[in-house]
Amino acid sequence: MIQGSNDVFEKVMDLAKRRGFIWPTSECYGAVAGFIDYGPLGAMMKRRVEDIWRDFYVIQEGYYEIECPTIAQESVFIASGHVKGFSDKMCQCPHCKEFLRADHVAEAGGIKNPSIMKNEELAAAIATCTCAACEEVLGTVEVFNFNLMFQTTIGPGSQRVGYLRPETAQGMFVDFSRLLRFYRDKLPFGAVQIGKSYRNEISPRQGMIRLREFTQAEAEIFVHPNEKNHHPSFKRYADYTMPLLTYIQQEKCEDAVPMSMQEAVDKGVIANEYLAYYVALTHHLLVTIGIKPERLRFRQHLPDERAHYATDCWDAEIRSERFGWVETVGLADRTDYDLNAHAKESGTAMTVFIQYDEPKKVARRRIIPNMSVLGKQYRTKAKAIFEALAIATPTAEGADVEVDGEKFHIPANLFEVRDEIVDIRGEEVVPHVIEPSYGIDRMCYAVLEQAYDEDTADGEARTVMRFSPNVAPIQVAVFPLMTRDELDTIAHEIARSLQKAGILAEYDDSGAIGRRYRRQDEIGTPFAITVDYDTKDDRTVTIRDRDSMKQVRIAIDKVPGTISALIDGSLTFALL
RNA sequence: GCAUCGAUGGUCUAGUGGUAUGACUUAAGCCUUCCAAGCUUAUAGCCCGGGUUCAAUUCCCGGUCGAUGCACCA
Repeated sequence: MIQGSNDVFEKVMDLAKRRGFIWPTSECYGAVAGFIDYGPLGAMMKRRVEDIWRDFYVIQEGYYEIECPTIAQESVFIASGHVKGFSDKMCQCPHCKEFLRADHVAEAGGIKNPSIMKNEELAAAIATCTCAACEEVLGTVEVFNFNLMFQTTIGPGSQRVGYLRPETAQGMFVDFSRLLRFYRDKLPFGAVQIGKSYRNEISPRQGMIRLREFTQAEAEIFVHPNEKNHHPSFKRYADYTMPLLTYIQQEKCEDAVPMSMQEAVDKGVIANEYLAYYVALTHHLLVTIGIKPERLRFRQHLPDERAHYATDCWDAEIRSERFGWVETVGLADRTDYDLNAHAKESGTAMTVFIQYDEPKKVARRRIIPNMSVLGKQYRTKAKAIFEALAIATPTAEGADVEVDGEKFHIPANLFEVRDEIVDIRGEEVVPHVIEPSYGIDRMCYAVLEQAYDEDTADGEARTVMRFSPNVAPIQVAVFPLMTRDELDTIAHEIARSLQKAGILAEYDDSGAIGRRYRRQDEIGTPFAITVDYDTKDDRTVTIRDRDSMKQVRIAIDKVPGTISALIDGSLTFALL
């Protein structure tokens, strides 16, 4: 079992570096904090995690993947609120040179509502406050905005500002109208995106947990606001049970309690069926990539922790040896906030026309003014009066309207009042958005950390990455027992047949067989095929299980099919 | 970003004001009939920049990265 669990992080990262999972970026020039390279095995493993994610969201849920640029023009992030809201007001202590959050300094100094102050006001207000680091009175300081978005310009000599996206989500929102057409104007529908996002973190630490460039897998699911409690497949996860840590429990410092999704929705613990469905699906997905259920919990955001637009938000947290509970997936009900914001900023409607079952008969009163008279009489003000008249409540004598503070009486003979019954066939609805947002790098870290194990084999320590077979970078190794007597030729043929079946198989004939097994154990290859002298007689080989180190003989022509089944989980080694 | 500590082949390490020790790994060969065996050989290293010095991997200053603490983490 794991010994000295305090330094599992170091052991895992050491192994990851040595064996080609994770490398510091551009190491020959000195690495840069907050950026990492995935080596050959890491990139393969990450790809497998992403492909499992695709299976869940694209194939099973039917939400197609799109791909938007990682750079977007400023308007996108003005609308999303990132230009304004994604920055911190900061100042530098003139005594100890420490950078401080200006609003935190103000709050500590008893100044109220620092967040609504302008920078100059805030600077003046905190002049009498003390620095949290050196405890000197600050005095004259400058307050500046530090935006967490990387900024760039688009085109040569251009003033046109662009930003590297801080989340992939906005791409799905700005494509809303196209997506709606693609899905033939019907709710619900969803779009997903797996890609890089960028945040210029002030001080990234913790290896691959907090990165400046990271991979997100996000789904934006557009739902009718009245239908959030009716997920069509909710039954599938209704009895799915997992530990939920509500904000109430957090305030009382209680532990997470197991609860089924049905119960969570019925008791109002999770806001609606849609959110609960994706909470369960997320749990399912994380367990599928090899996260241990006992290391998983779902934590509800505290009311003051929630983004201002989200009505409910849950984080999937994975317990790490080094970092404690790490937020790995965020599940939010973003309501109609984003679509409204982009509709307003872009001037494009972002609504769905929902047809009623039966057209509604609605009595409507129209006021039709006699413009030929009104126009001559009121000249430049005529248009404004016309607009005011349309919503006025006329009496038998006429209508009183107010334009720019000036009152006008319009006699009844200058307009006609028409009462009509019209058919209303439906209405424009701004969909709500349910957003599961996955941090792929954090998932990869959790997979690495939880796979790491040390055990003893024949009295010798063995390091083994116990990856779930579906995320292991190399899926099977093929060894000839000896490099002679045609054993190597047969082994090469087997490796080739596996590769033709789409399986990543690695052939190895160097050194003693035991060394080769150990080498594959350390990179988490779940199975190994060995060609021995019996193979020449009966066309069978041994298949060895990484975790138990047990071996079973199977016929050569069954190798690709058996390995495939073992990898996709439809067969387990114990059943061989 | 501030403070403290650290950085020697891929990994772990010895050591030094005159270019560096050992082990493991890796590669080639021999040997070997299933879990890091053995033998031979080979490859490979003093984080970067500046200063002091005849000479710096070593001493000094600055930087980068990493660990820890503080601050930060929409």
